Amino acid sequence: MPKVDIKDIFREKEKFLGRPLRLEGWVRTVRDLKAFGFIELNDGTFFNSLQVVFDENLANFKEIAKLTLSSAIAVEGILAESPGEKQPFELKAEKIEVLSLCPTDYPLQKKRHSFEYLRTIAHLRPRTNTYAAVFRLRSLLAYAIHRFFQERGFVYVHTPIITGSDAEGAGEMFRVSTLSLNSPPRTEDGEVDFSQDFFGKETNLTVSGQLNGEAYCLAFNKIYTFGPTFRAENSNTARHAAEFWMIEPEIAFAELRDDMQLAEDMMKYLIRYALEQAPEEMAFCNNFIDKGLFERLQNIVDSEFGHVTYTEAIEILQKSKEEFTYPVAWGSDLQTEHERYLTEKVFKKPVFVTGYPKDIKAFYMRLNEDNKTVAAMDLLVPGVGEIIGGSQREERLEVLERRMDELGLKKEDYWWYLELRKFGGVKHAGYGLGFERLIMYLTGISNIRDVIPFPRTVNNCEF
RNA sequence: UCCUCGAUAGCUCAAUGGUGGAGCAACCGGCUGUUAACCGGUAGGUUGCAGGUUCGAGUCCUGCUCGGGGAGCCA
Repeated sequence: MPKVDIKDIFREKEKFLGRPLRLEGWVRTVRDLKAFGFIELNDGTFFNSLQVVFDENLANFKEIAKLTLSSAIAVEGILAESPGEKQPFELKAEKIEVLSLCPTDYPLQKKRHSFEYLRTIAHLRPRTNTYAAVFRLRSLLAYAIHRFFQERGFVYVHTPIITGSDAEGAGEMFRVSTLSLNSPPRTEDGEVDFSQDFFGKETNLTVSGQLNGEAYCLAFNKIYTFGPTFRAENSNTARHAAEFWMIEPEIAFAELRDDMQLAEDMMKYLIRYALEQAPEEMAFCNNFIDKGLFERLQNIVDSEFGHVTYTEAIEILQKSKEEFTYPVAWGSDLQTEHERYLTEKVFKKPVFVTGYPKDIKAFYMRLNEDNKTVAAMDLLVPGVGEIIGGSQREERLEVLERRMDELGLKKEDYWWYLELRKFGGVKHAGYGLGFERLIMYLTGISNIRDVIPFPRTVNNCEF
């Protein structure tokens, strides 16, 4: 008797109707009556479960009727059309073998659990509908990202996880060291002597692959990175994690508008891919997590993203009747409340904000003609906030060096980065997309801890 | 790190400073097409931890731990 994946039955039911099949999976629920009963069986291959019907003809009928949630069974029977309304077909069991009987103190029940509770059982939560949907989508979207860039001729670059660059400037870093924490070697003036450490210098986990990515961009023209990123910020919010995944494309012979066009094309591609490839999961998200999800996503696929300069955004905010907690003034960064107002109230769709003051942005962003702003862009989306941050890079060696001097950065630390400008440097641009924030946006999940299998946040590294 | 709210049965939540309850889950039974099945019954508790006030604390006070929401930082 052929063993079948439940996904294949749902996708090609004609092939299986009326035929004997063997299924192996876990019991999601049992409803038993006097002489027969129903089992919802999920084998993990598909979002939906398959209904198994069993009756007293089974030798072990009583045992089966008392099956507990998450017990594993093997069922042999005939696939038939179902008289019930909620499923198109069902398996009429002729034989059910119990592979693993689950104890009754199983923490998941046939009811809604809070996200907070499920986070405490991160090893079991992928068995729930919500997490089954979210994490299958996460897998599909990772694949879709590779497809999007590969179809366009981008080269996938594995930038290093361990970095010796101590000033990437994107936040607090996790130190990587093999020195003894209790008694590290010291230099003559009492400082820790990192020359005796594994790499002979201070090293950390990467906060961004961008600088390395630029080197490969200026060889391959179009590249992207996709890997884990680490930030040791003591930040406790629904959209920050200490370990997360980031996508960082970088394109040569390109300006900021090319960068934004790429970001917009990518976002639309990924949304379409999710809707086409995971219709059951997306429908579940739309029904149970975020009622307005489909409408919002469709609106994005169908429309152009908004564009506004930082200076215009400040004017819009200053003219608005909205009462903000923080003052709006040219020169200071936009607060979360300002960003939300722009994307949720003014534009009601994703919006690029460009041309930020140079003083609030990184040293490598290209200085504009006005000498006050840089060619930076942030993509803000409703509900999540900043999902992409990018810029055209400063390709003019003398301007870049001047900026580094102004900011007190040591040029010798960046010698190879500067050589990228010296040897065949050209206009180029790129951005960073937070993978988890993308998943949040596409599923409606509002906490980053619920889109990472085993999230790492401040004070939490369980599992 | 700051502000704010919270922690009571396995889960989700009630309980005026005065005998800690309900729904769901579990367990036992009933039910010939169920759909988070339904109906009846049984059992289930050091009220997050440590102190304090009080005749008496789940409830008030202090500290701590953990969690939610918001902020900063950012993707």
